[in-house]
Amino acid sequence: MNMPAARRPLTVPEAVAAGFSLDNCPIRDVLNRIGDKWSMLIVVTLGAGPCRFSALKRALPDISQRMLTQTLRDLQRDGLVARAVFPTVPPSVEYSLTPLGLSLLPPLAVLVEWANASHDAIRVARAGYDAEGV
Amino acid sequence: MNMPAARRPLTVPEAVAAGFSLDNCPIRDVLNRIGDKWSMLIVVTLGAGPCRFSALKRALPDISQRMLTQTLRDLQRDGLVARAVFPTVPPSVEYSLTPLGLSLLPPLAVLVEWANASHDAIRVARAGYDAEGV
DNA sequence: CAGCATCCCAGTGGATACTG
DNA sequence: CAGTATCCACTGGGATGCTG
Repeated sequence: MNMPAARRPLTVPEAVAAGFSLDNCPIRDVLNRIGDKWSMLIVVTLGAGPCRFSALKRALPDISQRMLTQTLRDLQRDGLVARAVFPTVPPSVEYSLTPLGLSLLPPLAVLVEWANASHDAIRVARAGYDAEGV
Repeated sequence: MNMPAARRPLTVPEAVAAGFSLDNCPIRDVLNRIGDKWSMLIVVTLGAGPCRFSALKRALPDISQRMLTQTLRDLQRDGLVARAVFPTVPPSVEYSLTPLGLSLLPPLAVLVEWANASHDAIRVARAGYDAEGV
């Protein structure tokens, strides 16, 4: 007998075929977060271990504290990052990945590998495309 | 002797540690494309097979032709999508994935699986976070 | 059919200054 | 230290209308 298709993770074509191309879908949701400028950089940075606010700011040299705070809040809201406040003076706050956040690292690593492996090809393609335009 | 680390694909922490957090890096580049609203949807749609412009528009119900054209051009520029013009009357244009574009499908599928598997957890986390705010 | 051109709005993200 | 508050510029992206 065939398994009920809806109970296992959808493959890419299946997801599209099933009408998940709109924003009712997990993929869009996840892609939005992955796509923003800082989320994944923060996730991989925290992947190396828990980190305090100021340490994160140092690790991400060109992020503004506004975006750091905001992105951290978003990640926390999505359950990817945990925030621990130690009521010392001055206050210290430590951020870390939750189990859910940790589980994102492997898929992300796959993507990063592809990015590294394909970057040269992409640059060549761009150069060729742009050259034609002249 | 130890291998020169720079010659193999970087892992996520390595990439960050190596100072690739800025925009000199492949990852940013790829994440930008992945993050935009339509690129990946088009890629997975073309993953099912070559497709004409109007067919793509039908497959992606809520995309505007402006964004379809533009995203297609970007993907073509990056060497992920090929554009074949058949000089018939009226003209027909077929889009398809290049080998490079095809090679992106598996990494993407991994991410989609994660998205499907984690979506519920994310929704729960959000609900919990938002509830506290009350 | 497969686009390009134009206009316009909303959201994203940067800079800066201030606070518990 | 770890934020919040304001202001502002840029651009992604939608709507519409025209063309080879």
